Amino acid sequence: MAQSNPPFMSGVPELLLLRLLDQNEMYGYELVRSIKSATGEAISLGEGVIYPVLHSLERNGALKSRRKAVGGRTRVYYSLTAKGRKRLEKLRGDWHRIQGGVACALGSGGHV
Amino acid sequence: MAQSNPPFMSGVPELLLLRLLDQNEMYGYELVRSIKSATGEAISLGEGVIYPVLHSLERNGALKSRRKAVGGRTRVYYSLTAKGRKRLEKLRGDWHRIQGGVACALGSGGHV
DNA sequence: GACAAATACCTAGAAAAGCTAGGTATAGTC
DNA sequence: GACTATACCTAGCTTTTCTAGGTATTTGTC
Repeated sequence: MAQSNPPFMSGVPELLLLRLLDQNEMYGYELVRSIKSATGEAISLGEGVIYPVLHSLERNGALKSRRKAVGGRTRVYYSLTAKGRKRLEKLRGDWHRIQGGVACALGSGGHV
Repeated sequence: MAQSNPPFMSGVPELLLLRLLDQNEMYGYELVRSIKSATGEAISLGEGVIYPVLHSLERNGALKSRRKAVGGRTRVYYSLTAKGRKRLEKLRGDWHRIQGGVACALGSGGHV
């Protein structure tokens, strides 16, 4: 029952997380809502998407985390490592290339 | 050994094929080269990607094909059906939404 | 006090789709 | 005869997203 959301999403969760965490240290539950607002409500990712990506990025060394008790609740805050920033720059470049290529193909000779 | 190419490619082959075939009737081998030039060399898809997508789109009713002998060789030309045009419009919309969302997230508060 | 909702975390499993790496056959050129 | 370009095809791996669950604590309401 995967892929009920449209295509074009591969790599996007990872890119968005890295991008947001490059700006502010944040925790998972917060990121779920941040993604919605940061993308102008265009993209919405559930917790079931966020957490696994977060864990895999941390395993990979792109993120580091620290637990923090806030108001009796425990939150896990994530932030970028140097490796994560490098990864972000790579993904940003890939995104621009693909995005440019598609824009090029969609535009040319189009709705003439 | 998959995914040696970067992310952000999900749905892209289908979108590009539909887009190109909406402009001209074409055959597989031709499409491989057309994609490269139509995307300004930004995106390159091998025959192993193109043919399966072509077949699945035809099975799905988005494309129709006809065999044509040219210079002793047989080519399979594909063109869009009404369903294919509808599919193209849907994908185009999805693409714009995702692309807009990512652009929004990448841009805001960025390299200020 | 009981109850619901919001907060905050997590995992399992399925499904899809792209990519690499092969393979076949014909036409034309040296 | 050999090699390249043309033109088609399939198998199988891999990755990643998504849905659909589940747990526990805090807060607010009746």
